[in-house]
Amino acid sequence: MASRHRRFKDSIYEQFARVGKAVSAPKRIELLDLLCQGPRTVEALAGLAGLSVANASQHLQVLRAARLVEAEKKGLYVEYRVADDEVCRFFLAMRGLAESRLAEVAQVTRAYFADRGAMEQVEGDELVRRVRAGEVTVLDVRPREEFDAAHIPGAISMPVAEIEARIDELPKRRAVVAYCRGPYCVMALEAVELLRERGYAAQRMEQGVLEWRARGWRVSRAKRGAVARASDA
Amino acid sequence: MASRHRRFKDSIYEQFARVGKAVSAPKRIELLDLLCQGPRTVEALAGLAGLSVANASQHLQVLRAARLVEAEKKGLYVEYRVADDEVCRFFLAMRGLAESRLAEVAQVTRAYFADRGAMEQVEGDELVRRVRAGEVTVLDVRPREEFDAAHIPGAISMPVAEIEARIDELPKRRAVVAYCRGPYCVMALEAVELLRERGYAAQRMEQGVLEWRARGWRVSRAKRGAVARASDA
DNA sequence: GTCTTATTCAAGTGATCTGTTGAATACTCG
DNA sequence: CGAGTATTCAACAGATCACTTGAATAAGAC
Repeated sequence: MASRHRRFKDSIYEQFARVGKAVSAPKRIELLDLLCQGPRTVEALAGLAGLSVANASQHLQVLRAARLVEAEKKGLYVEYRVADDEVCRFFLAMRGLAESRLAEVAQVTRAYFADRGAMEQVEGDELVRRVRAGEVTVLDVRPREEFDAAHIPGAISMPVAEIEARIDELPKRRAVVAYCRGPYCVMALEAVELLRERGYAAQRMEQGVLEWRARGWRVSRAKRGAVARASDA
Repeated sequence: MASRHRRFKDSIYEQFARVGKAVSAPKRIELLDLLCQGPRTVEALAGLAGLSVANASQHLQVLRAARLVEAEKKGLYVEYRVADDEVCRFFLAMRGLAESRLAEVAQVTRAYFADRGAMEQVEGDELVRRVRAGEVTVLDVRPREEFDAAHIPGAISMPVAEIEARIDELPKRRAVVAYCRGPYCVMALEAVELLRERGYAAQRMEQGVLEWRARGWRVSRAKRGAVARASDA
């Protein structure tokens, strides 16, 4: 009867470990991070994470076996999405733990950002306040699908590749704040560089949509039709 | 230069995966769970988790390499402890995710508890209210070291093995609420069975110290001397 | 100094995991 | 129906992992 107790414990912790195993491979974490930005097809995810399609598919099936993501067949494509908001919160918790416990995270990040000449680190909270107050032009520089899935209210979708062509849409007199997927994403950095070259007062906001929502703030979504159109682009 | 970006991403996710890898083995999660109850020696942890000492030591070193736990040499023993409260919060987040996403958790638990004749499931919040209001006698039935490390304010330490001998310390007229390590621990169940046989109105509270603290409520700790005494018992 | 005890180390085994490759499946479109 | 495409499956190589065993280390006790 004591061994029955052991078996119970073993099966409980085995279940918990399903979640742990799912996030024990770097590439799966990357996929999960991407999926927290919005639903994606296998091919898109494979491209973004630098994986072969077959490999990405396998990783996604591991995540699905742990019920962290769901797959839905959409015509010729299979769209994967995070199974629940709680999964994103868990991802943030894990990332936060890694940030606070593993000095290597800050070290690697600082090294990379310094090499790119981006040592700014403005007072982040003041930036967020200005964004919330609507005092600045807010640019969402992620791919349009991700903007459609969720974006900061009032933000304009302008993927990095489009900035050059569409820069005239932005009033010169207003400061611009660009954001992307979060603190480890550099798309907003590129955007800021470009905007500054053109004479704009531009700054990068570290927070992405995920961090925004984690604070309990509302996000906007595109209309249904727009999402559908975006996902087969 | 694009590959430089890839290398940066890879090293960031590799860091995040250190945390994931640490919690990808069931036995390591069990050790982490135990450590969230309080500091322990290698031998004690090995015994509680059903591991050989050498194996437990190896798992603990993996957890330490991920900076989730810390080791401190105390004379002949090595005491392991959780490196930070954030680690406990992360453990709770992972457990919560497993509970909400994996039906197997509830299923396995229900099966085991039903077999033990414990299908009660009283209104948990009402029980917690009565505990907070001091309306009941609260019994901490975990090993004394864990009580010393942290316990619910007002609780009496009475490990399951001691209950028979010390049952007279409990006033018969007052209802008794027993708790242990949390929802998957059965020590409080055994205590409740024993107490009911002796004519007490006894109930099990699912929440343990960890869940109590997660709600932002205070816990009590034993004096320094008492902790030291307990850890070499 | 020698004995005892807690912990760690080192080496080995079987299992599991990641990523590759090429074929199979399932769906759309003409 | 047949062609084309996105995804999955199956089989494999190499690496890593969990656990065991027996020896080594380090501290306290006599």
